[in-house]
Amino acid sequence: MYPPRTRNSRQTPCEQCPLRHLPTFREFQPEELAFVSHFKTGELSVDAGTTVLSEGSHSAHLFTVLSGWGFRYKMLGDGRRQILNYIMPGDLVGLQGSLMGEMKHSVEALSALTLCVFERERLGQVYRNHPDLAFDVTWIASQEERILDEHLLSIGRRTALERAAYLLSFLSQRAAASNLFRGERVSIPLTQQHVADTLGLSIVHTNKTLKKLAERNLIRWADRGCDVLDPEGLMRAADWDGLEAVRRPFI
Amino acid sequence: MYPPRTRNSRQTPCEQCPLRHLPTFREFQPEELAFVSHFKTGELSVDAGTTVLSEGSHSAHLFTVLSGWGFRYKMLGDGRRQILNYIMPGDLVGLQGSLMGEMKHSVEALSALTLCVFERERLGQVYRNHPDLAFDVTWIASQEERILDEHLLSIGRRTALERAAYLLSFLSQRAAASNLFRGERVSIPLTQQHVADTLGLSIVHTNKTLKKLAERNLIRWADRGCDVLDPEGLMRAADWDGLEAVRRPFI
DNA sequence: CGGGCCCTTGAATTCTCTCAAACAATGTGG
DNA sequence: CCACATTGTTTGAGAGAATTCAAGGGCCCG
Repeated sequence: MYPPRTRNSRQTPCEQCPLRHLPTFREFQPEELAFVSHFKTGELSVDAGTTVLSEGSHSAHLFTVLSGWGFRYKMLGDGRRQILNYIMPGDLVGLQGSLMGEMKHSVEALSALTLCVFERERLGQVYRNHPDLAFDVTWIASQEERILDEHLLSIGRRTALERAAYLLSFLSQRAAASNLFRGERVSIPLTQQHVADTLGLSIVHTNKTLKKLAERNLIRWADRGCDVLDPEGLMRAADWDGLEAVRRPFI
Repeated sequence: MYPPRTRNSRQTPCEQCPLRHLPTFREFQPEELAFVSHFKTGELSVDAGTTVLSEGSHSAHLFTVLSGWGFRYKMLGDGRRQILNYIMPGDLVGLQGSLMGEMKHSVEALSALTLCVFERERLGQVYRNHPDLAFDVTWIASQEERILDEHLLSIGRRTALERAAYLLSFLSQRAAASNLFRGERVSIPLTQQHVADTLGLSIVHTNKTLKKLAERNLIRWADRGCDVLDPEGLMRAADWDGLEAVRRPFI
């Protein structure tokens, strides 16, 4: 299932996890850290473009993103694709599949992506022995739900321009929280096709919409990605309040 | 906050919960039942049209729907409304607010609605003392996420006709699972405005789209609701596989 | 140099929205 | 019982938004 350039061995011990000290994430208790470290069975690194999980499959694993970007998506029978959300460092991936068996969406790497691998079998131990971590898992699922709510509002009721403004603002805020900036630039290797498939628009119209945002000096589109020139202007254009600045749990 | 015709006293003991024996829901262990019964602090009954929870509020409660219908929605500053999902018997309501404080969406009753009330404070006990129930809470959150994924695909990538077919099919399947049919008819007091706000369409276009579905003999729209004439035809029209027939947990 | 991928642009077509009006069903007060 | 208001549905027409089709340009890489 995984392509050539894939490794699957333990590399970064949780004790040295580079994400642990980011202000976005909560602190671990030493005992929790020990458990998570035990829970982790390895790492998976894949190249950009790799499908990490696919709709219809029954994965035995649960992942946390250690580095890189990816996205979750679903497709219709004739190939129409909807990107549901983006994944970035600290995000839990594959929980739906672990809880309910079959994956109902796919996950693809947008950049080189490294994932911490957990056995879904051991998820029960989390609930039995680590109620605080179990609570965190629920928190994370609930947070994802919130974000999907906002996406749904966006696609259903925002205009094309508002939608694009919302998406770019959302991505740049998430990127900032995950420390994924390269200077002013959100370093997502995102094509306009990805943007289109997230916004529910055609690629042609997406292009024209991004151009309008650029004309208003809110963003600058450059080869596979964009600079956010005016973060507050984007939020205003989208009528969006932004992400809450809370320290979120991660596993 | 709650309007006149509202009662807030303990009425149905969990031991006699009418939902417990529906084939849709899993069985409780006696000890779980005892805990849930203790966890429940009362009931809330409201009339159709009542706002049960509102965006921006900090509710101290968590609810399970005992009877009736409702919906979750979000609004933009200028009044545009997006219905996110519908709630019906057995559904957990207000989890996001309980976990994260502020509600980011509102909940409104579509029919007379009765909710079992739980104190959010006691949610911690679930995690500390009832890992199986805690697991169920996560399962439920994850299931909601799945449904939102499908809604997102629908609004983003399905045509107006497909979207309407999906929604009506989805609602009738959920209604069937919750035993909410009145003969062949889905007894949701749903207006075309609700349909429009769910599909992300204008009410005029929604009306024309529903008419097309009716011309194809898939549905018949009648005063505040519709008959599903051809359930499989609807699913085919939407390119949708339907809900899984699993016994789901409820609390 | 050619091929592939991504971005850009114009034009015609299709979809969807707004505006406007009318109708049916229901409920209320006189 | 009727007049009237309210709510929900239906329809037509014109305006606006978004799609498809088509083609060209830039860039990187083998």
